Amino acid sequence: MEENKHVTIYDIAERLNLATSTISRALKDHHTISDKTIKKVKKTAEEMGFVPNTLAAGLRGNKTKTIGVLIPTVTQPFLSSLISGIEITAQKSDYTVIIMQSHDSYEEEVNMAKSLYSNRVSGVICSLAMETRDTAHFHQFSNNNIPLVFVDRVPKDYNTFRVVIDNYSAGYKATKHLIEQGCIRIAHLTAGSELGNLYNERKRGYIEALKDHNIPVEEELIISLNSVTYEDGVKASNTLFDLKPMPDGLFAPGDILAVSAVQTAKKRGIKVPEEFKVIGFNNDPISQIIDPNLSTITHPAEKMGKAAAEIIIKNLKSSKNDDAKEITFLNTEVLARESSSNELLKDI
Amino acid sequence: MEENKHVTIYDIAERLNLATSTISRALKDHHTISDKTIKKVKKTAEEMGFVPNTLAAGLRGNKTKTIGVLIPTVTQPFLSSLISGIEITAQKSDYTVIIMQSHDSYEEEVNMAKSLYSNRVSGVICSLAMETRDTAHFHQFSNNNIPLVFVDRVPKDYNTFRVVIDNYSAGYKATKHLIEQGCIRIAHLTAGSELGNLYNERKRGYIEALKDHNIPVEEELIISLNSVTYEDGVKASNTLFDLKPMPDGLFAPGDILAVSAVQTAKKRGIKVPEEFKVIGFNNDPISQIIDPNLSTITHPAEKMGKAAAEIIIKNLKSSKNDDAKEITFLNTEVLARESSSNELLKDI
DNA sequence: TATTTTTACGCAACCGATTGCAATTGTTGT
DNA sequence: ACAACAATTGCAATCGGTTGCGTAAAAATA
Repeated sequence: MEENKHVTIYDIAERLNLATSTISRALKDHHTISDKTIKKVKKTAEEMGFVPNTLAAGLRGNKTKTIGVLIPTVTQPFLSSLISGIEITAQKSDYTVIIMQSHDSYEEEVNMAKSLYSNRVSGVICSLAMETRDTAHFHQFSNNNIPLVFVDRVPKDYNTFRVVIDNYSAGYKATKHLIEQGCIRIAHLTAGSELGNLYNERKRGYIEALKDHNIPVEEELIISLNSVTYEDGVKASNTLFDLKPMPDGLFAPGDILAVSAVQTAKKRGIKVPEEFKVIGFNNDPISQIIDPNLSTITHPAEKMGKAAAEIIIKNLKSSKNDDAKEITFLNTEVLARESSSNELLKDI
Repeated sequence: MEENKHVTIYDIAERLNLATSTISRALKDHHTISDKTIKKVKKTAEEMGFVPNTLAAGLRGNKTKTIGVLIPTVTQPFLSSLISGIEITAQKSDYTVIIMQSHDSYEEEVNMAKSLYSNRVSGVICSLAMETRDTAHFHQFSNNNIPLVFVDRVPKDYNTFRVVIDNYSAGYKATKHLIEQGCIRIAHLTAGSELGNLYNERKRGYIEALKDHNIPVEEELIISLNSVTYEDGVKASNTLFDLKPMPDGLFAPGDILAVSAVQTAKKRGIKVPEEFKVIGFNNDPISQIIDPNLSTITHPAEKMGKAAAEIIIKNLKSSKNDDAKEITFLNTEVLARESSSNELLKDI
């Protein structure tokens, strides 16, 4: 048992007095191999503890049954759910998933893209880093017919598959919900990003909703953040609460920000939702834990992951170089919970 | 640009009228190659868009500079921080990390272990699935001299590297903290798991702390959960709150459980920490967001990840088959926050 | 029984980088 | 000018499956 060398098909071939080609075929139920031989080979392989060397197979066939996932981080609930969805689908078709984190750094994204290519992944699913401004590092995939799917934070000028939600309409829905709950002075947080324009889209929805309901768009109510963090959220919230008159609602394009606003409000003695209603985005786990429960917009992370993986696998099967790189839009919904409710007012 | 074939060292060799061996050596600054040639080769490689084929190198050298990480899920804050630590260290030494999730299923763990082996990872870092009762599927690594490091949820009878915290002493510290805050009837939640004995250890610390302070250990205050989820936490909390006399403190071996207890208490009008003090475990992000802030035990996830990766890399470098598989213990601390404070009592 | 068709399996090249050893060129000493 | 040696580069095998093509044996058909 000590210092075993890997068992190869050569070892099996020798033991059974067969050619390696026969072993190889038998192991994958090739039709030209007799059932008797297949059984014999499989049994012996099992006995000898044979484990196929993926590298050899991948090198020869130039395909690895591996999906590379390149995302900013695995710690965000949305992204870990995305991974979950990818994995579930991948596993069904016997694909391996390899995950790399760009940490929202352009440089790292470039390196990891090269690394994925170097590892000859069969397909790539990517959500862009915040920093990323150009996408040249993805050409290596496109040029070599390796299916590439962008998810959520996607470039708008790249001819490849995309799986997204309609951020504009989600922003519109969120804002409209607040209006319907009686808000007339609704604030909004946003963040700048050229390529992943999802915050801009949400903001566009926010503005349109206001306009459609004849509510003036006030610049002081729209705060642009450097980073979507709890700390920046607190800062922005305080700025908002210092305004007079104070806003009576907030559409935060992320639950972390929404939570920071709720907490800040509480600290300042501002009652949520009575004096200040909040709706977030993503339906992160925390939205159900915080008090009051956070109204939010669903973001179908797992579904998006599944969809992206399915696109890759389907594309790999048909292997026809379709030029039709469709964009998949998934649905979002308003999840009305306590933080935006006007029911409480009646009770009191 | 259409339908490029991968550029190989053969292409470079042909272009420069050199042998592939020269190219290969030049690309990694081999001392037998002249500076002039090295420069020329690197320049041409760059121009031609050469990306080394990891598969070929891995196949030939039977090593891949890849660390396989096999964990229950990426969605738990502790585990995603662990990954983060692993990646930071791995990247410094130019290792690639491939992550697989067992979803706490034994069967999946077995499959993914095989998959990692099949991919010829250079080393493996694993935190066991809840379900796992035997570790035979890790022999393939041990037998083939592939460094294996268990982290956090580790088997106790496996001669390999382990990176853990001292769960016993952490449990002791947590309980002692509550006692010092004035609690005299401290409840505890726990979960069963044969291999990953960390909950048992924490419980052992809890019991010892009580004994050392002459507090009777009451069975009704110790609730064993099937799963460490918010829902099960709520159920258990309600059971505890129905007791008379009610416990005045809780040591929950996880922040999710602690949060569920806090929320349940609030719902029932029980004041935290005045009537009921809580300390959790892990220092998850939510512990700082919930109101009142949650006292907890730090769990140095990122450090553990770094330590584990360092062990792998160091071991791979020296490549001497040390039989000394040390266990690394990392430190934990009590993080006293609002949920266990007795300061508030004085204020009121 | 002779011939065609199936069935089952073997041969050998191939994927791309690595590396021990041989070969070539250049340099130094006498 | 020539041996001795160092500096460079080339040759060819190797890692372990995969696959097109060829062939022998068994079965079907004439």
